[in-house]
Formats: sequence, structure tokens, C-alpha cells
Amino acid sequence: MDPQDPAKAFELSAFTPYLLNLAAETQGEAFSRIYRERYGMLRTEWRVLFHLGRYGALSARDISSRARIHKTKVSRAVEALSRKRFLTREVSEEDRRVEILSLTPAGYRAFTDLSGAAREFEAGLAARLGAEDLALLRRILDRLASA
Amino acid sequence: MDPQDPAKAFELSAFTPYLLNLAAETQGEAFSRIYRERYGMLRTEWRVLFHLGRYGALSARDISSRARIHKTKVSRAVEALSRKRFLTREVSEEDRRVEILSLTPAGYRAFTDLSGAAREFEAGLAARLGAEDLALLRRILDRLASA
DNA sequence: GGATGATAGTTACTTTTGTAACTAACAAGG
DNA sequence: CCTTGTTAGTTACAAAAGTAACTATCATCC
Repeated sequence: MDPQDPAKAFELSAFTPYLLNLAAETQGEAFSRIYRERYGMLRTEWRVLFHLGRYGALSARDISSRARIHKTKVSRAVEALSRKRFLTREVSEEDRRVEILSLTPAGYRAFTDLSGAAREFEAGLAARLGAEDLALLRRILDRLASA
Repeated sequence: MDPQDPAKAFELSAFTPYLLNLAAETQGEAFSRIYRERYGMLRTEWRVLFHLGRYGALSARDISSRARIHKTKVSRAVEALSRKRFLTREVSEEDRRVEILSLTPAGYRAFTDLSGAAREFEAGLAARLGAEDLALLRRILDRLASA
């Protein structure tokens, strides 16, 4: 089949979902190198670690709803972080189905380290794009993420 | 461990790679419903189909480099599209390692249909975000995708 | 024209993710 | 209390993606 008439041709490189995906992959890969190489973590593990470091003890369900991560992914990330001795689990007194997750000192150190790395990463983006464009980008992404 | 001092706390919701990923997932999921439900395609298949529809006959290698998709993913997508009778493969005369891929009429119809759907999708985004913000978004994403 | 190295594409193997079913615990109504 | 329905979390199974090794072909250069 011959290519489509260029006049009415649709450009994939101007299709926003495609661009979003490319940008997310490129940037996500760049940052993932850090937590992967330093702590052998996967993305979901980094996010779970982050939520516990940022907000204190939470249940898996809390993390799942706050971070918009499916509960099976959370379950596996918790298991992995627990094996790494980055968090401890304790059955809740009020509801024995619930496990309260807390970072260990080692987990908290990893959190602090990675938070710093994330801040630097973000500063690098600000330097590249300019603070205004970056702020605008985040504002738009935030709208796109919710719909 | 207690949560970090809020004053110096790092917000994941203001971390660009995270926002990029959320937005890409949300929007990608919304559009993928279309090619998944209409043609049972995966994302890589849609991209391969698109490249063949847009640019005419190409080799798997061409698609791989143009679309930035790893060759094993292209190989599997080509296999799937071939099973669906959306493309044909023909060994090149000049180089018998190369297969020239071309859309069948059915493949081309799917391409035309999905291109239209993509255009509509993009128009919906323009309506939601405003044409200027969308254009700016695409410009920024383009820069982020390349580094 | 045979050895060496590169390239196109596939296959095998492993890791990760998605989906569904499951267990255990709770809650509420009769 | 005992049924019915719901929720927290895990596990089992299937689909998808990543990595590495492989086959076949080509190109070069001695």
C-alpha cells in the first residue's frame, strides 16, 4: 500500500500520547538508573519507599490509593523492600487484616538519599527547560494525569 | 520512622518524571482502548501499523530506528500484524536478510480509521487544554524525549 | 575466495506486569 | 451467633517486555 496523501497525513510525532510516552520513558529511564544502581530497586519500590518516607507509617492500601498503584504491585514492592530490610510490617491492632508499614533507618537513609537525587534531577530539568516552562509543564501534566 | 520534616520535604507530585509517567499512562490508556477494542492491537502494533501507513513499505529495521522501538518488539508486532492479515512481508531482492513490509488493504483501512481516531483524540486534548498550551506542551515534550 | 566482522531478524530465557481467584478478617442485619 | 457482603492483602496464572544468544546473509580485505 502506498503512503497516505501527505496533505492529510497524520504525524505520530505530533500526537500527544506518543510524545508523552517518549518523554516519560526517556526521563523515567534516566532517573531509574539512580535507584536501580544504588539500591537495586524497581520503580514501584521507589514510589512505595517515597510515600513511607514522606508520609510516615502507612498501610499497603493507603499507599495503593495515594500513589495510584495497583495493590498487587504494592504487595510485591513491599515484599521486595522488606527483603532489603528497608521496611518493617506490623499487624494493626484495630484491624488484623491491615499491616502497618514503616521504614527502617536504612530505608529512611535510602529515602533521604533518593529524595536528594530527585531534587537534583528536577533542578537539572529546570536548568534545561527554564523554570517557567517547567512549571507550566507540570501544571499541564497534572491536568492530563487526572482525566 | 517518622515522616520527613515538611519544610524540606520533597513532593512526588511535583516530580516531573512521575508526572510524565502518570500523564502518559492516563492518556495512553485512554487511546489504547480504541485500537485494542477495534482491532485487538497492542501499542507496538499500532505504532508499526502507523509507520507503514504513513511512510509506505519499510523494513523492520527502518521501523525500529524511526519509531525507536527495539527490534524484538518490532519483530513480535510484525508477526502479530501479519497474523491479522494487516501486512505482508517480502524478502528484498538487494539484501535477502531484509524483509519489506507493506500494509494490506485491510491494514490500510485500519490505519486510516485509527489515524482519524487519533486526530479526534488530539482535538479533544486541544479543546481541554487550549491550543496554545497543547502546542507548548508538545514542544516541551519533544525536547524531553530527545535527551 | 576464505576468514573476519557486521547486520536483519528470530528465538529462548528471564523478569515484570496484569488479571483473577483466593484467604483471612471485619461489619451488619436478622 | 450465623449468614451475607465487603475489604486487606497474597498467590497463581497468563500476557508482555527486556536481554542475550542464535541463524542467515552480506561486506570487506587480505
